[in-house]
Amino acid sequence: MSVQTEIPKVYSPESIEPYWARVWVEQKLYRPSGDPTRPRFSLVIPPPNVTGSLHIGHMLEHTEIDILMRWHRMRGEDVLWLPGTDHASIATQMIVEQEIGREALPELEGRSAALAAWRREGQRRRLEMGREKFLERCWQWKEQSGGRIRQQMERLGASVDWTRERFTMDPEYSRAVFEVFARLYKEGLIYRGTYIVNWCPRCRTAVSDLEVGHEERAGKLWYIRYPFEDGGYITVATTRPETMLGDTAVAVNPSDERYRGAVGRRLVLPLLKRVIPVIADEFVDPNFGTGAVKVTPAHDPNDYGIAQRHNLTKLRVLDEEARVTENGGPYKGMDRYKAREQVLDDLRAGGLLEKEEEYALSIGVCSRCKTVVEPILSEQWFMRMQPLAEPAIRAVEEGHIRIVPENYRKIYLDWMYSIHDWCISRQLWWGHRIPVWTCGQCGEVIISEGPPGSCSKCAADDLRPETDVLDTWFSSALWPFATLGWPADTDDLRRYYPTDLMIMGFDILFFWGARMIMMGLKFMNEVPFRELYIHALVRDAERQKMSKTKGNVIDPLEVTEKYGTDAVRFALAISAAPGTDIAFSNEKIESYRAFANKIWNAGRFILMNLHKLDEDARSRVASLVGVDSESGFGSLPTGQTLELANRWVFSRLATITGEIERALADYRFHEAAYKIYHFFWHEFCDWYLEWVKPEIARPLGPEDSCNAWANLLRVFEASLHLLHPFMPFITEELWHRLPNRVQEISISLRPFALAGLQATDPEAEKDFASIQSLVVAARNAKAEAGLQKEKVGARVASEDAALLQLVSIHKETVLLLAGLESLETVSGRIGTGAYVTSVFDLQLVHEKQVDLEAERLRLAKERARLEEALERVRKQLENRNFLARAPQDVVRAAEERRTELEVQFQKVVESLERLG
RNA sequence: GGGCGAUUAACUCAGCGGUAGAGUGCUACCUUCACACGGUAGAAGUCAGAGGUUCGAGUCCUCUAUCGCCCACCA
Repeated sequence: MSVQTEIPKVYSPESIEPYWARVWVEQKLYRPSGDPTRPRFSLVIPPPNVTGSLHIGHMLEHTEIDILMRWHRMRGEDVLWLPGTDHASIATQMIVEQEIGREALPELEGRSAALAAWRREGQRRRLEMGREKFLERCWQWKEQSGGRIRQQMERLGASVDWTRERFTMDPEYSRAVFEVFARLYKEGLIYRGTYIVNWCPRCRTAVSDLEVGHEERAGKLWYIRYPFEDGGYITVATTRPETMLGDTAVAVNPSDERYRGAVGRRLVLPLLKRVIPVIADEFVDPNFGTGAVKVTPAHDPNDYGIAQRHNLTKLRVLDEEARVTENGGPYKGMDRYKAREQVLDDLRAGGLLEKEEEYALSIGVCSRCKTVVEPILSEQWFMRMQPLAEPAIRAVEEGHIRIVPENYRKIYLDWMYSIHDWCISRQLWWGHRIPVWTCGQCGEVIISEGPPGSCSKCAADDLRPETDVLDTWFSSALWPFATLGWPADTDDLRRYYPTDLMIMGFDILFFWGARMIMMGLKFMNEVPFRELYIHALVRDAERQKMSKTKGNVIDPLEVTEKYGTDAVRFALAISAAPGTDIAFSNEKIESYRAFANKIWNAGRFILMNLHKLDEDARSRVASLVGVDSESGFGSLPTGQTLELANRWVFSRLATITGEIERALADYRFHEAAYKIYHFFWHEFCDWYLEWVKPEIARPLGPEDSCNAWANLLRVFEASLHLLHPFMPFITEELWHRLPNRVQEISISLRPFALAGLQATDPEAEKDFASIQSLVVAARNAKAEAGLQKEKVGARVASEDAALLQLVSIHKETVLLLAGLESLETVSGRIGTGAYVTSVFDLQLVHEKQVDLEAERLRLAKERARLEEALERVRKQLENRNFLARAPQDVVRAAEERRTELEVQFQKVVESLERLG
């Protein structure tokens, strides 16, 4: 059996990732310990909607969360990540309708037309099949979609506690929803009333202000004459002539001289011949249009306000599907746009249309279906927000919740300052039914979780249930405490509330984030989370938003299968700079698949050589590395004199461990990922592994210390630990292949940082850098001389005796890394043809003719560069203000730099002169 | 109408007060026994423009230009 066949050369994630994903779930690895002696860290997932499967944005969100969860867990904290899903009332209902429609009309072609047709047909069939049957279909859909979401999360490696999975329509959760509704109603914070709401004629439900998007559209401003009863006319300007059918007044500004005599007079509304008054109201802007406004109280929020002040009739002229009602007389039954055309035609015919102007207007559209919403007077349920907002504002202002990045704090506060009441009822079926019955006899409103037998006031049994459901965000606002068992006083609630962190996209900050804060403070008397991190949006390579219609979506399942979860996770993490959207592409993922492959091969190399050792040597190495499963993977070696490469690598490890922890604490995922990437590839692989190669390639005798091997394994294992939160699968796999780790449970339960790792070793870093620069110079000189593949000898000269000694000590390593066959050290300088740096001259010894011209070119360029740099630093040092005001260490650094540059410059000049 | 963000190498992006960075791509060389999803070396940037603050500015301030996003009840 050869190790080479056992460990494939190319890493294939598909052969290990599903395995570990399953193991982690089956072993219930990520249930929190509940250990009260440990700090706890809790987070509830932003529950994905059960509308389908997860998209790449979820994957980013879950990757970020998982990185933090794994990191905290490895730090020994009692970590809870609670998973679950949201019923997503309106979104799911639409999808299910669409599905039903698709079944009925399967043969349609053309995506958007088909969607529209399916939805129409689905809605029709929903009404046909009735509430109960439709809800059955919704539950079926929920099971399917929820299962798919769970599968995807498992495949992603999300380290959640599945035993605590929740759904917003679970019976226990629904109890919490009822409880909240009942309490808020009792306190008068929920009320029923008839107001102007945003109505989507397609979805046939009211929607909240947040669910309305604004779009710029080219429109027209029409000037219409309204004749006075007793002669003359007044001209009003409107963008919506069809609403004149519902006009009950015309308003002007009280200070408007032009209309002084008009106020109080009566007009005859064109077309319908209704008599309406001219009234004066401060709201009217005399500078807009004609300064006279038609007032349609039932279909415009401003007009509604005017109507309230003046006690005007509120006449509804558009129905639930935006067709004209019987109040519209001859226009009854017409669609709103058809009615507009007809009204304009009739006005024109009557000579009442004075003129029309082009006008850009901002129009409200339903964020679900893009249908233009209609402001309609309608009876709905509302929540009073201001009393709830006040503590939520304070919580953020006083820092009980930290919002990151900080600019979202201001956005949050601005929105909260001007919050208005929330329309919480929806004319939908899928969701939490509003728990209210109204007595048909006495009108008593009864709040009850189930059907009450009879009226609590008059004992009548004519009780009419509320058929509306609650806005989906009503229930999700309770998520952080309802998932932990509220209203019961559970252990989970006591231990894990308030949660430590919430991560979400900016798009739901108001929908969800703000409302969770308000509800948490209201019902728990404590914030729902201590920090709120707003993550970026994932866009395509051209920075376009991903959308199915544009066809530029990256499907997480697809790329995961193609490149491996680890690669996708890493690509997301390293792109996730706070506050900046992510331009994502397959190429990006490919480069981190290469990284995974690099890690794999480093492991393969180490393991292959380890297995080449004889049994005895291997077990001695193993015993040095240790088995300790509690504090884990060993600790820094003690009691041995470390060789330079080890001092250096442990020093670097200490540095980046600190840097990564600091970056993660600040949600700088990109920085943390980059640090470990760079360390692993360009320090550990490029330098350390190359350096120790000869040592580990040789067989060990009984008298060998095995320290080199043990140290290599320590560093490699420590690197895997640092990598684990980012790339859980490959690290888990490789780690289990290390000696003594086969029987262990999981790397994810081990400490993040190597024990005892704290001090850095500047001297080792400096010496190592010197050797590095010599090696690079030699490679460089060889490349320039066109001797890359040849083994040549070299002479290195320096005035620094310590440096020469260092070089002598590590001569073998330098020969190996630089590809030299011999190296001679010389005190002083070397003549013509040397490769010159600030600390040494390097000369290659070879037969080949030196290309003097190329060398002259290189040196001339170098001289120019040095001259420029020198000029800059000299100028700086000549500046008295700089010397006086800059910090001492900056001045000292500049001085050192000047000296260094001067030496370098001098050498280059001399070398150039020698070349002639 | 308010507010926010972006503008850095061919592309995608980091850096946010002290000598311009990465990944990809490109050029040359290398299939040397961990890795060609690799190695070595290299070319490539008046950090959008104009002012200002500072000893010193991609980095802070102001304005301008272009692009993008969010919020908003002016018919």
